[in-house]
Amino acid sequence: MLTKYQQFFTGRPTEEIAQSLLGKQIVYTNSDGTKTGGLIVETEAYLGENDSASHAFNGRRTNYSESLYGNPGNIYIYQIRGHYCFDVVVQDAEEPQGVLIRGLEPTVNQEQMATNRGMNSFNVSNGPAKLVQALGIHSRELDGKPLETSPLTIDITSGKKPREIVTGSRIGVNLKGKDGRKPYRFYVKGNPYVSGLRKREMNLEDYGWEG
DNA sequence: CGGAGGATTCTCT
DNA sequence: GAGAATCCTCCGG
Repeated sequence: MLTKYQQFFTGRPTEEIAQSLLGKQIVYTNSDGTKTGGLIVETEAYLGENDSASHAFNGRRTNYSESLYGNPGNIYIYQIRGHYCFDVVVQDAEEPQGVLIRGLEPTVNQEQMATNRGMNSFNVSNGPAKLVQALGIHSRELDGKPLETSPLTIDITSGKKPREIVTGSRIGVNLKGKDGRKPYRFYVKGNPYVSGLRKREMNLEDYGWEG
């Protein structure tokens, strides 16, 4: 039996879930009670066993990526080249799919996030490993835990709406793979916290939100 | 400003 | 021992 919260992360295509997460707020409560957080501005969909870029491609299932086979709305934290990244697990336990969070517009305790990163430009959280570090996460402690009841949360009941969503191919995946160029990357057009954005592509007026 | 190359840490084969 | 859903610095123009 799934909670209402978990149902947000299943029952529709992962690409759709990835887009619906744009504008939702992440809040992390550190062990000392300090909060950090921001609005999701960039996501990528990973479609599991049939997706050549997925950690679960061809049914690959290891102890390390076991969390992908968990309940929708769970946390998957993995390390790549010495950096931690954060996925939301979607679909059900038989479908090891996930949404990678790649960009965050700081809204909660921005000073602390800049301190965590040792810088204060858009580089604070315009990348999957950067935003995890900015939030103050530096272990896999929360890997496999449900967002709904962990110190790392996503508020799915409020948030902002992107004026326009840009779709493109995923970053950092093997382009020679079968799905290397599939359009599974989504971001808020113009938002300066999107990874790898050219300066002329940034909208410094309203960051690309509706209203 | 943009591209290239090196640093870095862990896991599985 | 290779390879990975990355980041940063250092160059050249």
